Order: sequence, then structure tokens, then C-alpha cells
Amino acid sequence: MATSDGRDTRWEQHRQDRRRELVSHALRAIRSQGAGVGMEEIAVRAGTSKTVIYRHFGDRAGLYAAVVESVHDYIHARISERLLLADAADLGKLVADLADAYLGLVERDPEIYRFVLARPATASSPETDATVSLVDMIGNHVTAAIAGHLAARGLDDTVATTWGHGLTGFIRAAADHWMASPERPPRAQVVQHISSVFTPGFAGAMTGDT
Amino acid sequence: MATSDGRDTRWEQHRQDRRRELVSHALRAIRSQGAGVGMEEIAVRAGTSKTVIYRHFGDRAGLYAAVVESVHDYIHARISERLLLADAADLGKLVADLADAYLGLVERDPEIYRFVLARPATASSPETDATVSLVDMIGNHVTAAIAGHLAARGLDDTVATTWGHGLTGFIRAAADHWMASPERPPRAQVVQHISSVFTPGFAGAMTGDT
DNA sequence: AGCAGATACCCCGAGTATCGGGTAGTGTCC
DNA sequence: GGACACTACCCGATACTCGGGGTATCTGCT
Repeated sequence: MATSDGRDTRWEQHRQDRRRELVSHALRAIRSQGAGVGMEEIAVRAGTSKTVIYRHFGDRAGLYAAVVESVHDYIHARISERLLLADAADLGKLVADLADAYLGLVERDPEIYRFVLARPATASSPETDATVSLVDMIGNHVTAAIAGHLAARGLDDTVATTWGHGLTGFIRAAADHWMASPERPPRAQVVQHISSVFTPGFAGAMTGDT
Repeated sequence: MATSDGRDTRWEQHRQDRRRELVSHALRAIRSQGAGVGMEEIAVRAGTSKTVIYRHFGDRAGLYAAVVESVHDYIHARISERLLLADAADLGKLVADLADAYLGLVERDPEIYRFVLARPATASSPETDATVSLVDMIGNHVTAAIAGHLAARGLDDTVATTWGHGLTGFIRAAADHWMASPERPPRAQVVQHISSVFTPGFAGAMTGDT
């Protein structure tokens, strides 16, 4: 059944296009109005009205998810080749690249970053809260990479989650305070400081005992 | 002039008492109603009305600050003796104790933790946002400890901020995912995993080059 | 036939204005 | 120096405003 009525499917392309377009407008709105933009303002910026936004994204959390996905693509594109860990030293490179990409985002688009960080507090019970934040997504990648590396060597991988998300959390916290600091030292220096912790740390931990 | 009119000052004691009492009621309200409690509900729980809350705390951010301070006391009491770093190995102990205290909070009082994590988005410009979150406070302690240790050895201490807050962010992220995970392994195991990263890592980094 | 889009609305929670007591410190009159 | 009104300041409650997320309903396009 459902042999794709032409009248159903003919909007598919339009929907995809419009959605991308709306996300792009939302990004612009966030940049100019700040991370606390209202749905109304986003709609106006896109030259339309709230109804359209809600039809396409359901609610604010839906729009948030779309924006997060868009930002995530940016980050992921810069670390994807590092996610395959051949040996322990590769993790150091992953950390360095991830930190650089992350700080790059903070530096270039602070308002977008702030928006993406402010996970919308769904009024429903926190158990059924399916909203995934940016750091969650990145953390999952790192976790998977570490887990893969450990599994390939027959090691226990319950550690992977802690390390993967912890690592991401380290970078996030460093970035947050770098952003807030008045002097704001050069990005490369902070990246260097981050790497200097993890390069020897994980190298030892991953080859030795847990 | 103004030789402290007794009518001004006679409320001091009462105010302190009442404030503590209100914070305590707020904690109870958060526990039973969840992290998203409204001001109204908190007031009702305290057997009074919103006006009282607003008179004592100014706004929601003020109440948030009071709750954060209260929770911070709990954490700080458990790590204060570790904050004086004699040698590099002491940092490993600090990490272990901090992680244990932090995870302990998450385990015993998840709703309080969630509340404390949800930094209220002040509508004003983010520049003048003086609200300090729990992780900020903890991160500042760790930063100060590291900075002190480095300074005592004549090392550059611009690293301290990155390491101090990064470290705290690591624990926070690990805790967040531990809390969200369905199986939730024993606390001691996660603490062990966290320590295993930092004990060798900082030991190497703090004695060697930057 | 069926969806896109706009307008006008609802709802809920943060924050405020205003009112009526209550009580300890302060001045005054003897 | 003690009894009296008085004042300064607080406490607490009800009833509001205001703003933003989310929705009901209508028109129009293809």
C-alpha cells in the first residue's frame, strides 16, 4: 500500500529545501540577535511567520536539533579522518584536531555556539528527553573511536564512555572559559595546553592496564 | 550621621535565618517537583507566597545562586584538604576525591544536580551576566590549586585555567553521561576510570615541559 | 485534494504594584 | 526616668502586567 501518491511526494523536495533554508536563516538570526532569539524574530528574519517554523520543526527543541546538526556537520567534517585510531598516538592527534575545530567554532561564531550550548529545558520529564546536544554528539564519536580501539585489542570498553565524553567535556569547559576570559590568548596556545595533558595520559592508559 | 538606626539593623539575624530556611525549602521543592520547579511552587512549599521569595533573592538567578552556593559547600567540604598540592601526585588524589564527591552528588540528589546545572539564561546581554555556575566555582578552585603549584616552581601559569576548568569539565561530562546511562555502573568504577587518565597525564605534564 | 502561509489568539510562568498589618526602636512630655 | 504616641522598616498576600512558546482557523496556491 501507499504507492506514493504524487501529490504526497511532490512536496518532499520542497520541504527539504525549505528546511535547509530556514535553518540558514535561523543561523543568521542567532548571529545578529544573540543566542536568546525568539521564534518570532527568527521567523521575521526568514521573511515569514512563526507558523512556518512550527510546521517544519514542531517546536523549539526541533529547531534546536536542526541547528545542532548543522553545527555538528562543521565539526565532524574537521575530525572525521581522525576518528579511526590506528595506535595510541592517534588519540593525541584527534584531541588536537577536535580542540582546534571546537575553539574555531567558538572564535568564529560565538553566538551560534552559545545557542547550541543552551539545551532547551523540555518541560516534560527529563527521562523522556530525547534532545541531543552538540557535545553529546561529539562525545559519542570520540567514545566510539576509543571503544573501537580498545575492542580491537581485546580490552574492556566500559571505560570508553567515560573517556570519550570526559575528553569532550574537558575541551568544552576549556573553550567556555577561554571565550569568557578578557585577554583570550591565541587559540593555538590553548589547543597546545589541552593536548599536553592528553597525549601522555591516554598513551599510558591505553597501552597499560586500565 | 547614620549611627546605625536600630530599626534598620534589627532584622539582620531574622533575614539570615529566613534565607537559610527558604533555601532549604527550595531544595525540598526541587527534590519533589523536579529541576523545573516554578517560583510559585517553591513559595507554596515554603508555606508562603512568591513575594517573599522575590524579596529575599531578587529574582530566579538570585535563588539559583543561593542554591548553588549551598551545593558548593557540600562539594568543597569534601575536597578542601586536597586543594593544597605539595607534589604532582597530589593532583591525582584531588581528581579522585573531586570525582567521588561530584558523582556522589549526582547519585544522591539527581534533581538538585539538574537544577544546579541549568544556569538560568539571563535575558540581559551575556557580557554582564554575573551568574556563576557550580562547575565554575569548582573549576576556579582547581585552577587556583594548579596555579599555586606551578607558581611555586616558577612555571608559567597561563595553563592553569585550561587545566583546572578542563579537568572539572571532564568530570562533569563523565558524570552527566553516567547519570543518563541505563545500567549505571558503580560509582567507584567510574571514579577509577577518571583517575586513570589524569594520574599519569598531569604527573608527566607538570614536571616536564609545558 | 491537500498543503503553504498569515493573523489572531491562548497559556503559563517570571516578575511587580499595592495593600494591610505587626513590632521594636526613637522621641517627647510629665 | 518612665509612659505615651510615633516612626521606620519589615512582613506577607492578592491581583495584576508582560513576554514568549505554542495553536486554531482562515485564505490561497497549485
